[in-house]
Amino acid sequence: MRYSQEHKLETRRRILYEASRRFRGQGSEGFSIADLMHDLKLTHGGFYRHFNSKEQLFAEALASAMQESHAKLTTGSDAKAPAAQLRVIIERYLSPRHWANPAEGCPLAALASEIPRQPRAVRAAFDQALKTYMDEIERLLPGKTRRERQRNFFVLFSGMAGTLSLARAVSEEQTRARLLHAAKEFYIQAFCQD
Amino acid sequence: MRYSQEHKLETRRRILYEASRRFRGQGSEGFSIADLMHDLKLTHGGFYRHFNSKEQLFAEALASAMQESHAKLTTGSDAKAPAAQLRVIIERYLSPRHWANPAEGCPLAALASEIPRQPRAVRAAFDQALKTYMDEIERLLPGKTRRERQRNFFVLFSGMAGTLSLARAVSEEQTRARLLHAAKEFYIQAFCQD
DNA sequence: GACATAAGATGATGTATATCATCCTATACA
DNA sequence: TGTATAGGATGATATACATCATCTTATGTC
Repeated sequence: MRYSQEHKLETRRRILYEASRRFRGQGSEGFSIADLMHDLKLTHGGFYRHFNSKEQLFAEALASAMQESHAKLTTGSDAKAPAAQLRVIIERYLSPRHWANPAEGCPLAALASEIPRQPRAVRAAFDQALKTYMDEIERLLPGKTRRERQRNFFVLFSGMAGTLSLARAVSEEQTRARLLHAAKEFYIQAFCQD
Repeated sequence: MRYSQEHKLETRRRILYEASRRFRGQGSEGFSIADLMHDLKLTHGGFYRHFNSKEQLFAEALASAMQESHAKLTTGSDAKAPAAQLRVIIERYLSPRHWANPAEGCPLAALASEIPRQPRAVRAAFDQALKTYMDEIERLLPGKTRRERQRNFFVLFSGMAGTLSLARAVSEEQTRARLLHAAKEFYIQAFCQD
């Protein structure tokens, strides 16, 4: 092997990282492979040494974005009680900061309505990533049985993703602020009480 | 004027109607003007007698889809009490039928994550349509002041849109059913009690 | 019934973009 | 130190698509 394995893996990682931000920021068709590679000081042709297609890239980027988002929401609050940890998650999710940075945020909010139209492979990757995500967060939610906590997970996360999406769709500053604030209060009230 | 006014308006209406379904079903870039016109037994060139650009078409189609969706959710339950009407809305919104037919359903669920990336004109049209939509439904929500009801409207509708989006993104049948069911129960419980 | 006019058709233009075949060259290894 | 090899570069191909200029033709008006 010429160029160390290391080097190739690093390049691959850089492509994936940049792609995962761009997909979230610009949608699944918002940029070209050439654009992406150019920003990494590489050329479009080299891309196919690392990925078979843009579709495969999307699938991997989506999964990686889910992981990244999960990490961002949970870091630093490990010590607290579940309800308090969940509160931190809700506050971070519905923060102005998250609102303003789709490219670094939750892919659910950034891409949810595009995913149903993606090819099977992408959706399978999404399913898998969502499951992992849920398994790691579910324990923080109220509910006696696992099933019950999962139900709450679904309601909370699909709800927050919808709220963030809508808040980004609305141009009016006031409406956006009101929307985020209302949802934050509501979800904390509903899920952080026990 | 050759061809009656009537005739031209009717053609325009047909284009808009078909477009509004296609945008919801296939996304803002999922079809071409030529495709669209072809299905209407027209040719691509004629399109520009009716709309200045695809962007303008999207803006109008979005607004029209919001109206249509509002009508579908509210028809036939006028006589009931507000809480009962709202319950019907929630049940319809989170039904398997709505899940299975994005093209005829709520544009929020079908397009939310694409709208933030649209040009100003589209977003302005969306803002306006959302406001109208809210003004017509807000009165069914619990809350003493208008402001309070609007807050509830935001939480409920952004939440339901997120739920439906996610349910469509998930491929697994069971998960989808569980998701829709959990959310339905939750929102009825939360908003249809008083 | 002739004709002016506008809805709609046709064809062209320019641009964007995924993907592939092939070339170049830095470097791991002997 | 030479050489084979694979990561990356270059250029080509094919396709898709929005938009526009121009042509056709059906029809309202006289």
